[in-house]
Amino acid sequence: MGATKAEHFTAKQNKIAAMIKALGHPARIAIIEYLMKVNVCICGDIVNELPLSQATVSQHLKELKSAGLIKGNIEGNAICYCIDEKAINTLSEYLQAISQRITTTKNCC
Amino acid sequence: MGATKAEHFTAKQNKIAAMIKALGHPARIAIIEYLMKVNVCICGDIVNELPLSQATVSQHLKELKSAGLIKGNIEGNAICYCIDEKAINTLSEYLQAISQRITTTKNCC
DNA sequence: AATCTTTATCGTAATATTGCAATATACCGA
DNA sequence: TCGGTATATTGCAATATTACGATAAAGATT
Repeated sequence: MGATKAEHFTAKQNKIAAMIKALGHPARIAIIEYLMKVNVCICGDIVNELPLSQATVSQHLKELKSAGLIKGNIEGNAICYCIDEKAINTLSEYLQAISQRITTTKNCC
Repeated sequence: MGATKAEHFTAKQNKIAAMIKALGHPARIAIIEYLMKVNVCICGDIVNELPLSQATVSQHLKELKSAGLIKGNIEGNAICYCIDEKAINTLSEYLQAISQRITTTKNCC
């Protein structure tokens, strides 16, 4: 035991959970917020922005990328990262749907 | 090593990351979706809805609760769970803010 | 009181994540 | 070509998560 029993859930549930999980770490939140703040694709200086080693940052970027939350374009020597608009929209809409549904018909608690 | 270096990030980043992390598991997504679907506070049958043992479900509920995503009221013998509207709204608004910001001024990629 | 039902907790095994130093890879400019 | 810069990968230790059986706790029912 110990591994998540993904086979018991729907593909959509697993997909959404994977995207959300990728966001669920302060370092990765900080990366996303930085990319949002600078508002352009950023080549290079993400490592300098974070209080973590280069290896660790690289790993976090890899996770964000494999979850589809960011994109990385090779730009000569450096790599240019930016937020994947579509992915963030998917998450945003998912949460909005829940939010709206519970707001319109709350019953107790 | 191994533990998240929470002290290097802002309180807000840690808080948001914790809430998002709590959602980042298919079982917990399934719990939230079920609570949303039935649209009322549910006493009792969450365990029967999930393909996991009672102990495991109880643990997932505990995590959702300690992250503030759900509320649980003791109702005699059983416990009545429902989604915490405020928490979901917080997450929803957080993602919407990112979404809007990157949509209005995308530059490359 | 004895038992049933519902939920929580403990203990434990399996697995995953986090973080970093060291190293590798790959493009760049001199 | 050689060194410099940027990023990725590997290997490892520390820690966290996931899952479940067993058991506990507490109200409900008989």
